[in-house]
Amino acid sequence: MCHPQERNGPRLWGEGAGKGLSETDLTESGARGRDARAADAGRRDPGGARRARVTIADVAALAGVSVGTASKALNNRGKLREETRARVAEAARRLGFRPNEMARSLLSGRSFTVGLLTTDHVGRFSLPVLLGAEDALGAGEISVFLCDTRGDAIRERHHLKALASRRVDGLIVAGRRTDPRPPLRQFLDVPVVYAMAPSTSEDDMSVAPDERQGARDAVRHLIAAGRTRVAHITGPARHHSSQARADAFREALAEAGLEPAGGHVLFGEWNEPWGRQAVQHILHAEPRCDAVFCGSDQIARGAADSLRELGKRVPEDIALVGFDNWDVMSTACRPPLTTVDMELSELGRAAAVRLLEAIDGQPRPGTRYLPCRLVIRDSA
Amino acid sequence: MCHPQERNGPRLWGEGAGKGLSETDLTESGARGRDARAADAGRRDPGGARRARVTIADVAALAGVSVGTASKALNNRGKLREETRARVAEAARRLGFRPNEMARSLLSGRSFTVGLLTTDHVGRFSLPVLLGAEDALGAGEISVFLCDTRGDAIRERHHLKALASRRVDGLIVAGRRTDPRPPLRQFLDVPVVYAMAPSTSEDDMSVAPDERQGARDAVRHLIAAGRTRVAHITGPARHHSSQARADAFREALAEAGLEPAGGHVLFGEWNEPWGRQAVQHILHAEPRCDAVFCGSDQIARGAADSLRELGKRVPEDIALVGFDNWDVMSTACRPPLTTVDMELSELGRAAAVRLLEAIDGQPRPGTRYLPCRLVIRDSA
DNA sequence: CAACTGAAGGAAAACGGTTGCCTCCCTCGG
DNA sequence: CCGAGGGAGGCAACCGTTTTCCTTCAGTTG
Repeated sequence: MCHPQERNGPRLWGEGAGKGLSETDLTESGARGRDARAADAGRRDPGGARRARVTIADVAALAGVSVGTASKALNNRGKLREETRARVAEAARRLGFRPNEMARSLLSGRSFTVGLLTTDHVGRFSLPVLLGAEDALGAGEISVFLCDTRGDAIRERHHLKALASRRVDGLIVAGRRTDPRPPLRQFLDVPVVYAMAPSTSEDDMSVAPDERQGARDAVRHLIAAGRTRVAHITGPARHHSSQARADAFREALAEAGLEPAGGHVLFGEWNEPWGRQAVQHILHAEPRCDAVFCGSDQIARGAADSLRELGKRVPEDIALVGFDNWDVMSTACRPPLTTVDMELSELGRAAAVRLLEAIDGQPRPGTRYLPCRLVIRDSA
Repeated sequence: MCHPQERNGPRLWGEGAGKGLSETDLTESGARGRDARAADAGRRDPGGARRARVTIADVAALAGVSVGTASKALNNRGKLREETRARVAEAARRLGFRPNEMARSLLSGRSFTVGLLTTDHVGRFSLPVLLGAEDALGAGEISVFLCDTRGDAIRERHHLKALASRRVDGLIVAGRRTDPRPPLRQFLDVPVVYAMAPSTSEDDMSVAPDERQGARDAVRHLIAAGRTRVAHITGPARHHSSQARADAFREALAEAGLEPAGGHVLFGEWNEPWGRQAVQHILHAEPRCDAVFCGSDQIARGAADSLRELGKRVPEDIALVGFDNWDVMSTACRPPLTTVDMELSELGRAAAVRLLEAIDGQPRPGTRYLPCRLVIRDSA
């Protein structure tokens, strides 16, 4: 708004202190030379990388004010003349000053960092969650420590200790699967949000995809299209995802007065060979089967390949729905797959939001289920 | 100005088998803050959140020594009686003391953190690099800030500022492709290592996969198996990867006195439809073709599907080699693919090692190419 | 001219560690 | 009895900020 017409300014600033200070002086090593201790003490500097970070003292000197005043000027605190604020701001700009976040944290008690911990493995499912969380946190000026445990308890312990030392303000624990998991032992006293794999304790905060709703929508879609003999091929029976989706499958069928084609759900693996194999089972058990809901896009793709080879047309003869919306499968499939998207980035974002609330002192315990979205393509 | 916020579905790295994670006891410290000092020391505590982190002063008080002595005891410095050291150690253990890493950094001038910056997008290729780097750095007690730019210059700038404020000791810049990239504007004065996408400046430190060697090995493998009419299907001609692999393909053939089957390399897309389509081209142009080297596993898989549908047997009639060793493609392919692995985790690890060296003052500028490994399965 | 009032900005105490230097105090040799 | 020497541990400075209080000074009032 008001620009004091200080065009010639710089040289005139600071009476003694700032005299002769130029940008190069500061960026090289001049600014710190006043301290003899630095020369002989630690700060070893063998490789020539000049560590001469500019501090607020440099800014203050160049602006000809005290450190405290410089701080106030930069943070819009205290009572200062507008002209002074501008002078400090200009000095900071010229020196490329960035406040040392660690020093501020020391004082404020908050580090504005959080940890992102994977319990088993960063993979296809946890990565989008991590990235969604990272995005939401970054927007809030919070930086993120990435900790990949690779499913190793030693690594997990190592990372938790490191995070405690770094005084993170919170922690997001992301799983690869949706099976509920026992809570982390309360080791660092900061809020924790479990993403993807919810904590078994309702006292914790968790976010997970609503797989039931996703599966239900998929099956309803098939029924709405007039399919009446719908089969379900899915992953291992021990996985929570398999069970949740299978339950919803049965419920949605029952809702319409239908029975699973072939009599029961086929549990197996998440991969293509199982999809190929299971399709043959089904066509044998129920030749009139007109739709297959698959627990994963990989299974669905295997099924599609097998159906094509058996001379069945998709979707004309048999409709096919997958799960995951993993583009490399669902779009490469022939025909492109109708499938359920768990919106994992949103999941990560939601986890971040809940964590921020908790850090702000408004925790909302319990598990929250986020909606899945049916993506309609050509297979159903 | 316009932010292409299109988050299209994840195209991610496949997952391997995960080991079971056993939850172990992470806290041996039952005690926190039962120390009288914390109570009377003025520790203002507005608004509930009890910030009673245990500090070295608490440890010192409990052990009955001064703060300086406590520090020496815990760090094995100075001259102290063994009994004193033990007493301090015991006090620290009982209180669950973890030194505040930010406070130490302030003094040491090193933060023991590095930034991991993606320039375009975290995906199938950059993720293993990031994780490899994270692993190597974590072992060196260095924590990692994850910064995903999503290919957005605004986000990149934002992250670089944040990293500067956090005083990272170094930076790893990971790309999604291997096309050389202009160096980052020297904006924070710490060592930078470019991984995957090398910097165009030889003054910078870069690590990249030796795609030429990988492609050469693949082609030599085909030739050694007696194949003489070898075609090459690969990605877009504008991609560095396509060019490097195609060059090596031509060289390896020439070495053996052979010509590319069909006369020239087929540039197209990295995906399956292109693989399917290109195979038909090739068989038309050179019906006696007996091997195809594909620039990616996706292309190879498309090629395999197409060949099967055309009645050609792999590898009997036509041998097939892919590139990337992307397990979800290479093992689901029928038959399983012989392919080139770029060893991206190793790449990340190597980047981390070079960064650590540079931080230690021993930078080794230039681009280093890491070997690729031919993985032999059934298709060639 | 003295006292009062704000405005502007300086001095110093935190924050939580580390470390160089100093001071005790004990032992030993002369 | 005196001084040297060394072991053990305390003191205080320091890292880079923020924030609270204090000082200074100009302007105003009686």
